[in-house]
Amino acid sequence: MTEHRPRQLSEQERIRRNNLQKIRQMGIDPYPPHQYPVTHHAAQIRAQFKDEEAEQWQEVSLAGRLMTRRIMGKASFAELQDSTGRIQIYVARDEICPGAQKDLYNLLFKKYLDLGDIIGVKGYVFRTRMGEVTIHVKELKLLSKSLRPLPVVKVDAEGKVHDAFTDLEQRYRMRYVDLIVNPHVRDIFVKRTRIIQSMRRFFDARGWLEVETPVLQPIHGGAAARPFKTHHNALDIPLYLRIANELYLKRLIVGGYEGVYEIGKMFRNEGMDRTHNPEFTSMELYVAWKDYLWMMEMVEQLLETIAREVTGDTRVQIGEQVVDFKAPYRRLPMFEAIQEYASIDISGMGETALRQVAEELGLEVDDSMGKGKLIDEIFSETVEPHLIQPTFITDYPIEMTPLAKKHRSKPGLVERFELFVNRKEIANAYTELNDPIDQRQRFEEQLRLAQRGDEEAMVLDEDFLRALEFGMPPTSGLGIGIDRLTMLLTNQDSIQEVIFFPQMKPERKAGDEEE
RNA sequence: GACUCCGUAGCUCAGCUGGUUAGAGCACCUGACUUUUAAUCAGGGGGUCCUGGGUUCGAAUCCCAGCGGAGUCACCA
Repeated sequence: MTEHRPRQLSEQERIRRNNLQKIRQMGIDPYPPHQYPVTHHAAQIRAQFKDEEAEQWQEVSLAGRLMTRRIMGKASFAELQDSTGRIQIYVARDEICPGAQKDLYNLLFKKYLDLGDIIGVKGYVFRTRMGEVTIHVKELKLLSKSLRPLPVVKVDAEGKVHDAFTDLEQRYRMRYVDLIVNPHVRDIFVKRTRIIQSMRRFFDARGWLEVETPVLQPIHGGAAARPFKTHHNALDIPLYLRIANELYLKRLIVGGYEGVYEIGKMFRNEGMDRTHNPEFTSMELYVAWKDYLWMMEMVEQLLETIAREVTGDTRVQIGEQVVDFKAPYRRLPMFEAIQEYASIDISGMGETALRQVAEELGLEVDDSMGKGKLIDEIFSETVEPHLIQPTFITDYPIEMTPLAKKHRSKPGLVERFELFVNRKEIANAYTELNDPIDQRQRFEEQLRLAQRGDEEAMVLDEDFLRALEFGMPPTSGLGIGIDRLTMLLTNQDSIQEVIFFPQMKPERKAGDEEE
C-alpha cells in the first residue's frame, strides 16, 4: 500500500481555498444544492439578439464558467462560458448591490471569485459601445467554486490564439480541462456523436434492429487479434473481452432477424499508436437476403448521408486533400489494383512466386506467412498509398478471409470488399459464408496456419458452426471503424483526438512507491 | 519492442560551450479605474528546473538509470 501524503498546494490553489473560506464566512454556500433556472444559452443569445427587439431580452438567466474578468473599479466585464460557447457579461456594483451593502460586488465578485468558478447570472441583454452583445447582470450567484487554476488561453483581435493548452499528455490525462479551454476539441466530440446518430437513423429507417451481444466471450472469435483475457470466478473459466462480435450477430440472423446491427467497443491487446487504441468502437451490420454488391451501394448511401448531415457537404477537407463522399465510389478488384499501381500480375501466382515478389519489393517476409498474408503485404505496400478518394477494393484471396463466401465466378477469391479513404481502411464487408461444411474447412485451414506460427489465425467456434448447420439465410455483413470514420470527418490524424479518454500509462506521481 | 527527441512557475516558453539570488508573457496578490475586450496603469509574490544516482570546488545545464510523453519504425490481415 502507498501511504497517502497530502499534495503540496501551489500558491494559487492556496489562494482559492482561502477564498472558499471567506465565501463561507460571508454566509454564502459555495456549492449550493438548488437547481439554477437556466432560460438561455450563450450561443443562442449571440445569434438571435437584435437591437430593435431589445425589449424581448429583458430577462435572461444563464449559467456557466467564469473565463475572463476585466475589472474597472465599480464595474466589470467578464466572460461566461456555457456548453454553447462564451458571452460577455457586464457587472456593475450598484446594479448587483442596490442597497448600502456592497460586499457582493467588492468582496465576492472582485476578490473571492476566481477564473473557472461556475456562476449563474440574471439580467437583460444589450449591446456595448464596442458592439458586443452582453448581459447586463442584475443578479449573480455562485454555483460551484473552482479550486484549481485553469490554463489561460487568450485569443487576440485577429483570432490568433496565445498560450494555447497543447501538451498532449496533459490534454489526454485531463480531458476535462482540454474541453473547457479548447472549444475545437469540444466540437470534435459533438461531431463524433452526430456521426453515430446519423448512422443509427439511417439503419433504423430501414427497419434493422439495434442489438447487444456479449462483451465477455468464452471464445474470442470473428477476427484475428490477441485478446484481453480475464477470469470468471463463479464459473471458474477464462473469459475474453471481445475482439469482434461478428459470430454472435450472425447467430441472430440464423435466429430469424432480417437485419441486425451493433455499435460498441471491441478490445485488442496490441500496440498503440496514432490509429490504434486497445479499446475502439465498431459498427457491425448484417442483412439477410443481400450480397456484397448490394452492400457497396448501401455503404455509398450511408457515407454520403453521414458526411452531408455532419459536415453539411459531401466534400471533406482531410489534411491537404479534399475527399468527396458523394456516391458512387470506384470499385477495383484487388489483383487489378496491384496490376495498376505496381504493374505486377499476381493472379496466377503460388506461394513461392508471391514470396519472391514481396522480397523484390523490399518487404520483410518469413516462413509463417501464407499466400493470403503475402498478398496483403504486397497490396499494402503498392496500392494503399494511392487510395485517397473513397475506393472499394474487392475480391480478396480466400486465404485471408475465413468467414466470407467463395466468389461466384473467380476461383480462389472471396466476395469481400474493403473501403479505403485517405489511404486507410474504414469499412470491411462480405457476402457471408453460410455453408457450414465449407466454414468448418476454413476454420481447419486457420488451425493449420496457427500451427505454422501465424499468431493471428482465427479460433474455431463449435457453437457458431452448430448455428450455421441449422441454416443461415444468404447474408451480407459490414464493419465500420467508428473512430477512424470520425478521424476522417473531423480531419484529425490521431485516434486519441477522437476518443475522450485514450488509453495511457498510469500516472505515477513523485513520492508514490511501487506496489 | 527498437531508435530519436522532449520533461523549467497554474499555462505557454526562454535559459543548457557548467559559474552570483533560475527568467519572460499570461495567470495570481495589493492598489487605482462605472462600456472594457489579449482592458490599462503602479507595485508585489510564486519553483522538488520529472525522479534517483554520478562527475565537479560548483549541475536546470555534463554522464548513467528510472518514470512519463511525442515522433519514426516494427506489430496491428
